[in-house]
Amino acid sequence: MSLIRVDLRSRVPIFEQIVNSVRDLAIRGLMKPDEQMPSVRALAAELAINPNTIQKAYGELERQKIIYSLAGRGNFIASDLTGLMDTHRQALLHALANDAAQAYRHGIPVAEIEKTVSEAIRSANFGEEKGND
Amino acid sequence: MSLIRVDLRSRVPIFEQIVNSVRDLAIRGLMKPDEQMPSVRALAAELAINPNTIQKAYGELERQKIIYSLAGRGNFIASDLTGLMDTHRQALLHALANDAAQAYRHGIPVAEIEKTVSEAIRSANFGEEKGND
DNA sequence: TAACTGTACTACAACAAATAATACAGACGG
DNA sequence: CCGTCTGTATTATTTGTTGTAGTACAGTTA
Repeated sequence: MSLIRVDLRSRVPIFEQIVNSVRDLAIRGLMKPDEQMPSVRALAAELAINPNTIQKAYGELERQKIIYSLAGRGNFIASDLTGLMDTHRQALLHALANDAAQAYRHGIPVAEIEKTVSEAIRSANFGEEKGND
Repeated sequence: MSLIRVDLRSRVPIFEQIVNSVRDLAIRGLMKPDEQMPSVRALAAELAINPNTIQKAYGELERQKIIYSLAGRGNFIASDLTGLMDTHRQALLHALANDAAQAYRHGIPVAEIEKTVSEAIRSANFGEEKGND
């Protein structure tokens, strides 16, 4: 059973949910480089959706170099995810800067902005305290 | 000419773009309480889209209490926007906390997170230095 | 050879968004 | 009162995207 999940009621297309889900799993290290993906037909059966939808998602993941495919063998997580990790790191910092700037422009005091950030970090710390490997 | 803009190529529905645009203008103070909105037909003509789409957007804005309508007179920005402002303030802080926590979990050092925030605030300062009223 | 794997293609169904065309009622100014 | 603006409501139609269905073909592996 794979970690990939979709919400049929969401207005985000299913194939895109799969793309986002796999990207997220790769970034979080829950799917390792060169690890084999579920086959198109197997994942389609598990999620109870059409194989073509999975194929579309895998095609997009390959285009984004998050997975690679070997004809007749299967699809695999990319061997080198450093580019993906760097992009994600940049995106995170960009979003953070954006939110901070917007909060400031909205008149929220700098002290409150900084307090929000430090408390969020403290909470994140508790959440990750244990349970790795 | 109104400040409301839409992007026909976006995958966000037009009526929703209008809702978001008006909400944003109200939050940023570019549309004042009790200010009259462009009429359904006038805005439809200006944006070159169907009046029904505008009507749908205005209906949703009224449902969200961002505007009110007077039969035969027109649509107007709500007199009291404090609820909207509070909600927005909360949403901003929530997004900020979320991004900070995610950055931390991703392994970005606390120092870098804090530096990103303070520099974003400094930049926002320059952008708002003058030009009010 | 059989049973997997990925890939490609066409046709069709389903749904949401947007359009089109009306119709009706309140407000306002002459 | 009349004409014209305003919002509101209704129904039908078109359009585009998403997803489904079915089929076919090629590479890999045992």
